[in-house]
Amino acid sequence: MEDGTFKSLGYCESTADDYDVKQWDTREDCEVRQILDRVADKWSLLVIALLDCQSLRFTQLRREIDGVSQRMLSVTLRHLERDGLVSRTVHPVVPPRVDYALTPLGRTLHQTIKALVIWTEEHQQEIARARADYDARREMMDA
Amino acid sequence: MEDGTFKSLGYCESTADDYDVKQWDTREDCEVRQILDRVADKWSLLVIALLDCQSLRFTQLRREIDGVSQRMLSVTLRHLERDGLVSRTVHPVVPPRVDYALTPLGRTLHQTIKALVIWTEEHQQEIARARADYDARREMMDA
DNA sequence: CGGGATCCGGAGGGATACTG
DNA sequence: CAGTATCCCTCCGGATCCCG
Repeated sequence: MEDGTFKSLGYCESTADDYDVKQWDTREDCEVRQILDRVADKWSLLVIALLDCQSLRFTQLRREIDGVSQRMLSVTLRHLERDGLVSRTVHPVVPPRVDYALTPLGRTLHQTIKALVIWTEEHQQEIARARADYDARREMMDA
Repeated sequence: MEDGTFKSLGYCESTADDYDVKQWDTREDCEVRQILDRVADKWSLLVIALLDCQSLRFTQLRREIDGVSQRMLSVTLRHLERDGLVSRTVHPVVPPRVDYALTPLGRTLHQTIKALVIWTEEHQQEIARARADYDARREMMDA
């Protein structure tokens, strides 16, 4: 809001000669870049995907996400909570019970994450084939 | 296709009691997980986003993506090429000229990546606010 | 210009133990 | 159960050199 620092949605459209190729702010200290780095985290992505329209407890998430350590799950959840994407609800019972769920903001992000997961599922064969082709070609080269 | 290994798009829908929370294959060796890890890479994401509807040379990409080393850009591009998302065109001239562009498959992925970037741009203030709130609350606790 | 090969430091992340 | 704290090590990724 403050100033016009962000070129934002200039995306495609004008291929105006060879004037300037850059279409949005890619500077490393850019806010968008930092958020993207967070979103582009493998664990974050899986957590958000799993919290579709349900809330889950810590251990449930740990079980569902194969390969995540309790440490990384803990760190990831705290990051997501800090970013306002996931809510953390502590139930004052014993043994303790903590529920994680998407916030309204997190739910909007979930839509695009879900699109990503679906894309992956729909194109996994194509990618597997591309990889096989590439590897085969490389092996030809070496021989 | 082969067998019913992938639960795939079972996503939300039935919250059928507490039978089984898992809604898609989250195993670490799962194909989807591996592709997701690739897509969830920060450099991959930026490269795909930048190759919107233009093809770019190595050095152009390097310039546009602030902070990327030539090594990581090189590695990233080779991965994307292997996955069939980016095409690499070598022009037999001197000095050498190599153009990178999205393949048709890459272009389909670009749609959802673009959605992600746009989401980030649209919600950066909300996230910044959430982070500030969280940090403020934490500082209260410590004091 | 467009990379590949090598070296290397530091952070990311695993395993374990402990606490409320 | 739901974490935090500590230790420790891998490997990610930057810097540098070199070649076609």
